[in-house]
Amino acid sequence: MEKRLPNQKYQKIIEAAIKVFAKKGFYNAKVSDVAKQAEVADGTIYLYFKNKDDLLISIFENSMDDFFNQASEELLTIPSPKDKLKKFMELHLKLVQKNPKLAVVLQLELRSSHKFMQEYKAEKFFEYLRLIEDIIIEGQEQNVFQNDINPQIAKRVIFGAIDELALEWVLMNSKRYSLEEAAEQLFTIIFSGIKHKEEK
Amino acid sequence: MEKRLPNQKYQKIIEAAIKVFAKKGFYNAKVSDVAKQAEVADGTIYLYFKNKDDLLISIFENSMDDFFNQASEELLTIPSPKDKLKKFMELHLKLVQKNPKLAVVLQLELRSSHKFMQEYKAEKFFEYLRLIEDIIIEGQEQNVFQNDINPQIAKRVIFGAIDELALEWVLMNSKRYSLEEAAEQLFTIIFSGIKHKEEK
Amino acid sequence: MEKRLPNQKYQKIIEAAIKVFAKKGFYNAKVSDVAKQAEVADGTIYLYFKNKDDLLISIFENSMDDFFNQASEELLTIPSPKDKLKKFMELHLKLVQKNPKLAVVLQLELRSSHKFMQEYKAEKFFEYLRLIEDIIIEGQEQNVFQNDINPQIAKRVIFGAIDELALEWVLMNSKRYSLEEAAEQLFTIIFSGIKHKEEK
Amino acid sequence: MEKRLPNQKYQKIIEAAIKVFAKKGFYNAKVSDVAKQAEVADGTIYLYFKNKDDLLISIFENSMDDFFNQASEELLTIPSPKDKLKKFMELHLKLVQKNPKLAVVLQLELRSSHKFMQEYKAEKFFEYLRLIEDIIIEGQEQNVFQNDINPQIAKRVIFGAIDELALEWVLMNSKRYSLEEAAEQLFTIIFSGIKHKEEK
DNA sequence: TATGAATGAGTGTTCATTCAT
DNA sequence: AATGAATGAACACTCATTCAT
Repeated sequence: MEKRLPNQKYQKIIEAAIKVFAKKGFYNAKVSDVAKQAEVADGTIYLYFKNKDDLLISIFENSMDDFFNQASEELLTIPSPKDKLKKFMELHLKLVQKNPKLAVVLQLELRSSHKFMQEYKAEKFFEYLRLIEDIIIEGQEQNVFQNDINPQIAKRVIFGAIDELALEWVLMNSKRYSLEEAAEQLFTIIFSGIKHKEEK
Repeated sequence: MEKRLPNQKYQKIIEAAIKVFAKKGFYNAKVSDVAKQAEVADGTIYLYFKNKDDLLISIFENSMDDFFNQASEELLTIPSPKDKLKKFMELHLKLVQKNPKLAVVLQLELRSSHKFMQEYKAEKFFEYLRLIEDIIIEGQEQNVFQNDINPQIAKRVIFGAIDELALEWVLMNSKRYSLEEAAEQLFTIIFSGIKHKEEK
Repeated sequence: MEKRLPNQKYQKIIEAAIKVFAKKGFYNAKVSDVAKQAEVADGTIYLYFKNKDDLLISIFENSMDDFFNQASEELLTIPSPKDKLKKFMELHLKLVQKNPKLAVVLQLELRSSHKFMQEYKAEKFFEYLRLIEDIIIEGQEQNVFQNDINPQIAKRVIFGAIDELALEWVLMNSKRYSLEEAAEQLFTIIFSGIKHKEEK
Repeated sequence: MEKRLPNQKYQKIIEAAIKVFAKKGFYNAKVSDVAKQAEVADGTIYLYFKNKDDLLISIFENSMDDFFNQASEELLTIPSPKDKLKKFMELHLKLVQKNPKLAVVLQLELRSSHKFMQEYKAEKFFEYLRLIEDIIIEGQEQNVFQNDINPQIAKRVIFGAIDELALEWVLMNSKRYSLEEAAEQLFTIIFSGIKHKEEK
């Protein structure tokens, strides 16, 4: 049951699961579908994952780890909270662009997995939110962001907005706008608001 | 199979389904759980709903209709797009406050129902989004909202933000902040942005 | 539960049941299908029949009664056993021609109804067979039929042959031959055999 | 789903199904009854058969194949059409004697399976009938059988007679006569008819 | 490690039957 | 008598998981 991460088959199964879950949905996907996609026997999956739920959780944890590794590195070098926030949005959306199927799984399937939302405490998700929170607090300390903004609420607003844009882009096959434009607009709205500049 | 809407049992089953789906999740809930909760026989459910999926879809359509009825009415009387937007946010969040279980079902269970997202075209959801879009466009025409904001993107940003706040509030049992505060903050962020007022 | 035979609805239901059972098969037909075909409510059927099985048994008994009534009358007037046998075959096949759906039900559905073959003793069916047996015995007594023919076996041979011809004719929509020709040939085979006349 | 014929479990399930269907009837038999009889798990049946109907169809096809194999071989060595016909009758009845439960299933259950009679074209059954037809035609060509006998009708007469005798023998537990006697009598009737030899 | 045949618990759905009206 | 909404027992079939090889 030990997850030897740098294992060929482990990765193959994870990738197969992302593909299958994205296509059919977690509950409608069969373990044997994943096995077939991964070109392994059904039983092999249970050598690497405790059960079907564990497969979903592992997808989440793996991808969050990847995101943290990349995000921490890239954000560290940026001094300005404003630029950091922008970068953060871009990072998330680029990831979605790079792996849309993963995005679908994380956004649609994971959330309705009650095992995930309730039993498993989703610590990694809170870590993710804390990244946003930290940027906001830093910005407030530097008088770049409004002080009467509640960072608890703001981080959810920002996360919700990114998440929804990503979901639409993925499901609509990005016909309406590019993710670059989305990131640009998103940042503008969150940073400056939608109010007209001359408005008193 | 015709859904006689003003039917006692139909409503009873819908309400039972919301409760059960919210608690156990759509896929983990048994039809017989819903029947027990509604105090009807298993078979009775199939007199009013085609199948388990139809139950979920009906919950969605019913609640969207309710929302539209209330929202259209309340928004009509408000002249200012700015106030309209604020009102819209409050309406959504108040609904969530009034029926948190429904909110859970709509946000978590419905989205992962592939039947819903793919086959059924979610027209009612797009109508919902159009409400936001119309407010934004109206605001831009009146020079209250920025003209370089893309309404397509903005409506998703706003919806995503509302949705996420609502979800957190429901799942966290509203320990951190009131929905009134959330609505206030949300509007501020979207309207004025998070940037510090003195910032050049 | 009393079967008031000369009842309008009773007959309507019987006829509807024949139609529906012939089309869908007894086990695949729903009581509600029969009700719809008979233009009565589902529950009404249970005012005239104990249950679904009883409906099938009643079809059988009714039609056998009809056959007996007609057969006894027509056969009585015929003195020659040879002519009687021929007449008997014609009577059966004509009935099939007149009501093919009934024939299908009696031949296909009834037989696999274990309730019918085992619990209910099919007395009426044995009566039917006895009609044939009586003709054979009478023929043997008059030295018209061979004496070393076992009437027990012969009656089954004759019944089986009639039955099979009838079934083919009904299922094949009588494309190959007329029932008149079938009756003619059947009688020839049974009476004279298939052997060549000159054969020693 | 491929039927690996020489498979232990496949055969075990087929035999169990024959036993169970013969006893309870196809529609009243549960798949789990068959599983229990076959000493396998319910699900195992679905590894070898598409569904319950397929089980019935497979019983039919298997047994017809067996019959053809045996019949072709035995009939080939017989030169006289008369003897061939006699042999054919004996073969059929011996098979019934050897496996009465199978006979019950094929005669009672299969026929009322509408799937079988309508969708599935029962090709194997027509092949069976053709065996009889060929014997008759051959007999006519050799002036052993009457030429004015219609082979289409005669084959049905013969099949119906054999079938009915077999069914009675199986259901009555052969109290009245042996199958050997039945075969003898049947052949006599079909070949020579029941008419008295001296009859003019 | 890897396999995949076998398992059997679990459930959506059907439909004969009932009974209040 | 007639209705048809309601019932709930029954069952075919699925599929996550196991384990002998």
